[in-house]
Amino acid sequence: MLQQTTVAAVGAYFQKFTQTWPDFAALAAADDADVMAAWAGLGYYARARNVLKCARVVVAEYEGRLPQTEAALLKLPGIGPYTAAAIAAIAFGQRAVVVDANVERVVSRLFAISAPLPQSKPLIRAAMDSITPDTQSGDFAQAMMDLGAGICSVRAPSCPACPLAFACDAMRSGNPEAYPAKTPKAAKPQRTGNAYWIERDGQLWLVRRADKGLLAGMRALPDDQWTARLDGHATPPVRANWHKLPVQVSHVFTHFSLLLDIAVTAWPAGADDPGDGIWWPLKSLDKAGLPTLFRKAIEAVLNAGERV
DNA sequence: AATTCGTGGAT
DNA sequence: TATCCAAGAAT
Repeated sequence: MLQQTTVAAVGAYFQKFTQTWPDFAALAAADDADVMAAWAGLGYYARARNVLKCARVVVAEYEGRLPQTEAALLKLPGIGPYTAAAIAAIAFGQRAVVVDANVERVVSRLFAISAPLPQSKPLIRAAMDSITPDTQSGDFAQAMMDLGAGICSVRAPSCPACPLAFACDAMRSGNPEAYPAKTPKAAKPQRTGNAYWIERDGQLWLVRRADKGLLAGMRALPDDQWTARLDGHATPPVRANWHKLPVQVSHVFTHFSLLLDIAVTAWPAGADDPGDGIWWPLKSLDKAGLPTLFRKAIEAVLNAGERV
């Protein structure tokens, strides 16, 4: 959960998740849809699929316990260089070089590494390796991460309070905020698309998104095939008496922004279902496990008042 | 190697 | 309001 996500954002999700599935065996036996729903709102949903896959591998191949070497951890789904090193060092007491975004910032300042990220990653890792102790490397890693989170902050670092100030080349340079340099990122394109509200007898028609791509595997409103690269084609998923609402939902993803229009229709009782999906009671939409974009869309529709 | 993956908080 | 950023990984 903590991959590219702040501790504050994770807290409540972690509590509920580990309470529902306290160990690998419990998680491995879970329904995929329940795990995805438990992740709804947290983002980067591939992580939910990966942790589920990981639990199943651990149960099937490792008798329900994580392997204890960094190399074996690295082979598991969703466990990359950072997570493998963190588990090996913190959970299993082995020496490992842990590099997260905090460490990248602290180390690039400590050594005044001027090459921009991400090209400087190997340099930073080598520098972290050179100062990682042979014992308690997990404690050292957590100290470095906390230093980055609380003292060596992105903007306005608290150098006078920093225990590493005596050795910090970036502070000595007078402008620690200049580190780490980063290659500029591309501008976000603005996309438009449509979502479709199909209502019948106090229920809303929800679909499941494709297994790959944006919001993969998540429950969702039907859409008009908008993507990060292309606007939606504005064609409803089924023939119906569509009614376009005078509301628009804006949402920002990592690499594009979306303006979403919403059309609503009342589905006749007795008619065939509008494709592949599920009727979900309006009263319990909060339990549907919808990503934030669709929670926003639903709120907009409900606030729009009369709709059918 | 460069892209593609969410979301909410801070500034 | 616009931008940056976070206990990164997979493809």
